[in-house]
Amino acid sequence: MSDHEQQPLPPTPHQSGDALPPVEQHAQQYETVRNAHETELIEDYVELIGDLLRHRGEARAADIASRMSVSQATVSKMIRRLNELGLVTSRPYRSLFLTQEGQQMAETSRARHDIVLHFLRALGVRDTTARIDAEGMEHHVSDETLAIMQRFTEEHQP
Amino acid sequence: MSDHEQQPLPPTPHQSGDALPPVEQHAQQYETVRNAHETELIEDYVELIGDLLRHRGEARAADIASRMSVSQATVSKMIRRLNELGLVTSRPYRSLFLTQEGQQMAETSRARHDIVLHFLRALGVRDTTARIDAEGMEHHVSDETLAIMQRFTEEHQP
DNA sequence: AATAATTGTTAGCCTAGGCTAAACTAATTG
DNA sequence: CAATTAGTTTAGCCTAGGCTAACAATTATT
Ligand SMILES: [Mn+2]
Ligand SMILES: [Mn+2]
Ligand SMILES: [Mn+2]
Ligand SMILES: [Mn+2]
Repeated sequence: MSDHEQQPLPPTPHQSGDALPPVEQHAQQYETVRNAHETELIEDYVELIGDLLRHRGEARAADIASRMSVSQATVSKMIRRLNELGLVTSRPYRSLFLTQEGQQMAETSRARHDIVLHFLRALGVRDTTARIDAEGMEHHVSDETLAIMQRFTEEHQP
Repeated sequence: MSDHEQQPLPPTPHQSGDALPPVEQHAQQYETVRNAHETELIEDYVELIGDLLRHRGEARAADIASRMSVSQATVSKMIRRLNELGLVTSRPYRSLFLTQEGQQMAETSRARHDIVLHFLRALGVRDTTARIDAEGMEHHVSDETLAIMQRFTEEHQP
């Protein structure tokens, strides 16, 4: 074996732009992301159900499965959860419906999603790409940033 | 029981801006997000280890735990995974190091993270908020959007 | 009406990513 | 140098979110 083991180097000073944030602030970043991940999928389901109801008049589990590209078993399990959370009502072989709370969440999520999508398009991102990016980004955009995005979009294409 | 059950309504025409995308495209959106989620945490770890090495000269498990606000057990388990993936080398009670592949990933992730962060600041988002949003957004920004963000930042603050 | 196709549910399996508690190792300090 | 403190690992538990396979119920076709 070699005699000289890998040694910690003296810190290279500001080779990249920013310094490390203070520990508490840094921790806050990751915590916020973890919290977003907890509600992300729920929001996507509720939002999609709302969209299907609005555009198609009904929201079937099979539609969700194909539009999300997951198995029907996965959707079935998730619907049970949404039910327990009081967000949807469902009966077998019937369309899903949103509860009051579910409708509220659907509207909020849809509004947020749209702001991010329209912002990306206003920035000059192609539609297909903008849709893909918005689907993930929407869950990680603060209200502050959202407001700025909205203003930007209004100013850059009326 | 009531006689009139909840009925699917005729689709309200374009009450919100956009129509539903075609099924395959829609599915692609969610698939891309799921894929991003698979690598997200790995990237955050590797990036953080790189940052700690660069700024502090060493990266200890305990630092990661406090900066990420997770338990040391969680970090220990993740380090084993990073090891198996060939991204880090570690010996008990010694600093972590990145393999070649790990360094590559750290640089790529850091560059992407910085572009998103600087873009948000250039947009007018406050620093603390920008850092929180960037931590989540970075994993959901396509190369196309990333390039546009970078250009925007260069043009809006030299 | 019988059969076929579609739709939905359930059971059981898997991985990722958290946690606590307990044990062990290393470093610090009285 | 002994004792305490700090760092690390392991074991075991949990939930979320995927999957397949088998079965059940509804709807569509002939
Ligand atoms: Mn959405
Ligand atoms: Mn989404
Ligand atoms: Mn990052
Ligand atoms: Mn991140």
